[in-house]
Amino acid sequence: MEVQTLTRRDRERLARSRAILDAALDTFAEKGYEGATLDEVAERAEFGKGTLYNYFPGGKEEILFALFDEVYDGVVRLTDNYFSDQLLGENATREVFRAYISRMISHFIDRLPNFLLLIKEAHRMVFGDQTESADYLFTQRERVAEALARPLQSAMDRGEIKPLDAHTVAHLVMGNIHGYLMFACPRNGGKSASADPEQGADFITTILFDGLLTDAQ
Amino acid sequence: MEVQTLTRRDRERLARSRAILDAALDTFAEKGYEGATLDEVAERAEFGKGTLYNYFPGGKEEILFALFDEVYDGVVRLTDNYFSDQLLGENATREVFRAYISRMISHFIDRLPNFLLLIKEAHRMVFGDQTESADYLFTQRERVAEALARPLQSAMDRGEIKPLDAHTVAHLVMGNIHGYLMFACPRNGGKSASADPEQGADFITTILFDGLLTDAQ
DNA sequence: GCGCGATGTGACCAATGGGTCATATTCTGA
DNA sequence: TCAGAATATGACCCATTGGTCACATCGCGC
Repeated sequence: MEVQTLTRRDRERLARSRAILDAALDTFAEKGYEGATLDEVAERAEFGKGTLYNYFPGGKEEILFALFDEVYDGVVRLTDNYFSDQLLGENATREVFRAYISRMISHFIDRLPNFLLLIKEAHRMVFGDQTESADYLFTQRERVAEALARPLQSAMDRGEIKPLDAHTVAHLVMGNIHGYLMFACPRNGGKSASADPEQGADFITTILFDGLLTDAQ
Repeated sequence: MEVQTLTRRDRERLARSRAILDAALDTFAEKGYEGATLDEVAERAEFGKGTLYNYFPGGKEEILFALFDEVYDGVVRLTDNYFSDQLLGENATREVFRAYISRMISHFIDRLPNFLLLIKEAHRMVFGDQTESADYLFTQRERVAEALARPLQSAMDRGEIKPLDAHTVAHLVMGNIHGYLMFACPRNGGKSASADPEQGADFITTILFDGLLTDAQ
């Protein structure tokens, strides 16, 4: 619109790269990384198979890791943005995190292929035998955990939540979001658009923040 | 030792079947289902590849589902046994569940391949495009959730924990156990025997039962 | 329009691995 | 000891698929 920082060629190249990644994300999410074929990715992207290698010389694996980058970046960005907007300490801690959880659930419901990629492939590769990939995914998971650990630590410092290890708590919170999504939108039978972010966030927050024990305990 | 209900042939056949399943479990857990080859399974079991088909005519897939059966049976059995031994209502609810969580963590630490099979393959197939497999795994997950939902419902009926949906809470608890294990024994770098069941159970119980909010809230 | 570099393409290649089967070996009962 | 059943085996088959490349096409500058 305003300043053209990219030539037309660069823009088109970017758009084609985008189309390939989108096609690959859908395919990998549906069939799994091993079950997906480059032929199908190429077909969905409306390119010949050879073209994929012009954009991703590393082939199937390079495409997969490019997708991981984007998916994790999205989660880290959402987390960072959310908590930098919140004036921590001014709003009720419980509500701040409840709304965060709701946003995360919405984020993945709107991007189910992202979620499926994490469930199907990332979790498998973290425990895979290729140390390189395992390290990469471990690092990405840590990035997310760190982004969430900061506001948690802050709340702990203010004495609003129990002084546990913020990093571990962050992993637990992320795990609960994933767990809720796995539970709430199971069967890709198609009709599972029913998961309600608010309801899920309420449920998780009630347990994680208030505890299962009755108040009268 | 006492009554021979099985002939020698049947016992030996069972033992060979066992050897094949053990070899397959290790291989699948390490390489993943798709990444594992029947040649390697056969080699680890010290059989020729053809022999596998004498015991599992359905081939690779039949072996995988036989493993799923065993893994899920183990978890359901542990859960049922544990809660049938506990005189619910006589012991402190919090401690009963804390000890259960500790047992589950121990169970999987002692059987890491079982855990890896669930993480790597079950989670992938629940969302897979083969409805048959997805249904099967969904049902197995429900069995576990049901076994845990019963004592939870019982505690709710006694007013000891909040009256939420027991089934959903059961899924959440299972998810937290899995989440802790994923966090606590990452990198199969070999040195990860450090996860402490008691510590993990304390951590999970503190958050799930007492809540993150400080008591003075 | 012309020429050349950039880009697209799909037939092709080679490796892989699940599954089969003819043959060899072992076990059982008489 | 022997016949026949049960079992073990691994060479073989072939469908699949990631990756390659010679060639076709396109588009931009002149």
